[in-house]
Amino acid sequence: MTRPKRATIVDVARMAEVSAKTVSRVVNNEPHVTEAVKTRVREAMRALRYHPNVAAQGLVRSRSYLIGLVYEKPSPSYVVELQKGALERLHGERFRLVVLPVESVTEREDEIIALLRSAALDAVLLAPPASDHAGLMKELREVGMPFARISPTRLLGQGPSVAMDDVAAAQEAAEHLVNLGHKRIGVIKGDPSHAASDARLVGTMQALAKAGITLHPELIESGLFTFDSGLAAARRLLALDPPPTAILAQNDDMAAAAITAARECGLLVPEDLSVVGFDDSDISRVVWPPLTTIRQPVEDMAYRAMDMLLHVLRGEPEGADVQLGHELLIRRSTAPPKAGL
Amino acid sequence: MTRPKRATIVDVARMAEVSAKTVSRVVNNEPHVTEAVKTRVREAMRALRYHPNVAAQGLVRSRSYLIGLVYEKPSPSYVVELQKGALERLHGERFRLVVLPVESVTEREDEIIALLRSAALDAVLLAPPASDHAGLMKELREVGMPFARISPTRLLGQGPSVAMDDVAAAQEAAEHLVNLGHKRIGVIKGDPSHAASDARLVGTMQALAKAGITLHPELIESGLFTFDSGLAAARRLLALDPPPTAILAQNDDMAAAAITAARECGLLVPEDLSVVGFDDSDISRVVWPPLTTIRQPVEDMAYRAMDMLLHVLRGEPEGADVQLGHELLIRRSTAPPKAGL
DNA sequence: TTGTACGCGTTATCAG
DNA sequence: CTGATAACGCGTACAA
Repeated sequence: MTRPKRATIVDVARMAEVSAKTVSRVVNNEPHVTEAVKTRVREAMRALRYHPNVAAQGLVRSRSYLIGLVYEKPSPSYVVELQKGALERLHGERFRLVVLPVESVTEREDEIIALLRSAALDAVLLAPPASDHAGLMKELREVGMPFARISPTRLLGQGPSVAMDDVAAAQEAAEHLVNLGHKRIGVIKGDPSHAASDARLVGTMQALAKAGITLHPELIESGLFTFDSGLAAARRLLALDPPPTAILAQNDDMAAAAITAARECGLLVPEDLSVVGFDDSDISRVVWPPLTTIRQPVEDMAYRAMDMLLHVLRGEPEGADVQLGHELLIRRSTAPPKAGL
Repeated sequence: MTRPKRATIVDVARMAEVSAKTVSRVVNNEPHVTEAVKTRVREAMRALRYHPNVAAQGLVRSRSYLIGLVYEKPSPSYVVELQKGALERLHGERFRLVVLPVESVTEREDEIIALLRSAALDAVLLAPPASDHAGLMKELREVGMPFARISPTRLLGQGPSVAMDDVAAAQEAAEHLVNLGHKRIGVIKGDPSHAASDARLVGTMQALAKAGITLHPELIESGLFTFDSGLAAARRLLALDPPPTAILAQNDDMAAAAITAARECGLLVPEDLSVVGFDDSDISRVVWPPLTTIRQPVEDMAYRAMDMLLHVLRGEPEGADVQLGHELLIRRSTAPPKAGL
């Protein structure tokens, strides 16, 4: 347990025969240092395996060099992509990423704020549905903690954000089904607390309306973005008379569940039932048949959002909100409806 | 951008009309403070929304209150469970979790060490395969950074660890197939750099040997724990003449791939081919048919490992290594082989 | 039971 | 271009 004490800036200064401040200048790439001195200092740093003490830096600069990532237990692949993108941008920076999954953003805003304050974060990245939570953002502004929003769907302009166009994406997915000839299309909505659920429904309805198809309320079922909730919703849809010839699920987990539900009813996918997902998560390639789905560039979004956050932390002006493109991936879970229907 | 300056311990002291040291005592629950004073201080803290400055605390105590989690891009569900368990244990503690996915532990030990040092971690949790990396552990000991190991398979006793019995688990899975009547069983190994791959192979061979079955080398294929690698491996196995009647994949992602490969060959699962996975990840319930698999208590393991780490950080003696139980979950991907074979 | 002086490692300020 | 000195917010050692 003899924790070997780390070399400090003073040790380096002594070895390089300069003052501590000069070492500090070298460490922070400040100007006004001779090349000769610079190299001497650098050698001493290497010899002593010197690493600046982040706590001390943080103390004087009142920075923790910690950035939080707030999200709410969505699917594992979503979380991992989120983290990947955020970390990718952080590579080479001094900041570290602290993960902060919360049970429910609504669980008590002030508790979350207390969490953020006690964690001494410099800034936070807000993933849905936290990114749509007005109260949370208000509190963050009050305590002066910068944030960036990933996939917000409402209250735009309340902070830098990166998103995709959920309405357009859902519209595209629905059009794909319409073009295949489907007329009776079931929808499995996502978690109502995620505003994306509504946006996607709107897009779907727009596409159907444009094709002159009315979406009966009975064809709209609600899920929670989980496999199990999707399974229940799909069963209800398939019990209708007549059942839909296609189901548009608002994420891949629920779409996978729809396939399972179809199998329970003895229906073949895509022959008897077409299924469309959303997200292009791992699951979409693992199920059979592989899902037609919308690719949502989660990793890119997290990367860009983190980038915006770093800009803000450097005191640079906030850039404009960013919208990233989506993509309809047509795989094998969709086909024209059977002739007779 | 007017970052409101946070209240300090001095502000609280002034308001409560005591010295800063007394406030410090209250904050840290030290003895020798009157109840009356205590409550007065607590009120002041609340009024000022005081939170101790972690950087300052860390500076004097030479602690960062940061714990790292090192892992190497395994399946998303594994990562998420790992994080969940670790965070669960951290709930209510002052420590925060910093995620540190690395490309490859072997990529250069010293780079990883540099990463850990510059991140100023108090301790690290090592997930496989980092948990089996002798060089890394040696370096960690040298710089005096405590660590705990999750699922190590060799070099036991080199540091506190939590594991399951991979050999026994694989044995159990293989016995299940043997009991169903399978004699020609294919194996898809995991990433060779994960020692668990070998352990699981050993268990499999032991079970087969006990049943008097020899495992021909052609029946052993290697994958990388990913769906795609599993797909390639399964295709090779199914191209054998005769093909195996069962496939034992060393994780669920590869097992799911085996199901897909079977479908490509026009084989039904489990009628024509039984498939067993490993991990009980989300995927196992999402594919069709749901996978017979081994439940690996990843979340519990992470929880326990974090617990051990906290003990070490408190200076308490290291507890004994922990071994957690596994469980064979029989679902619908396994059945007796067809009579004719 | 409570308070005072000092130091943790770093950077900002301002002199040299 | 370089260095001395004073903070940053808190805990430790020692007094009172």
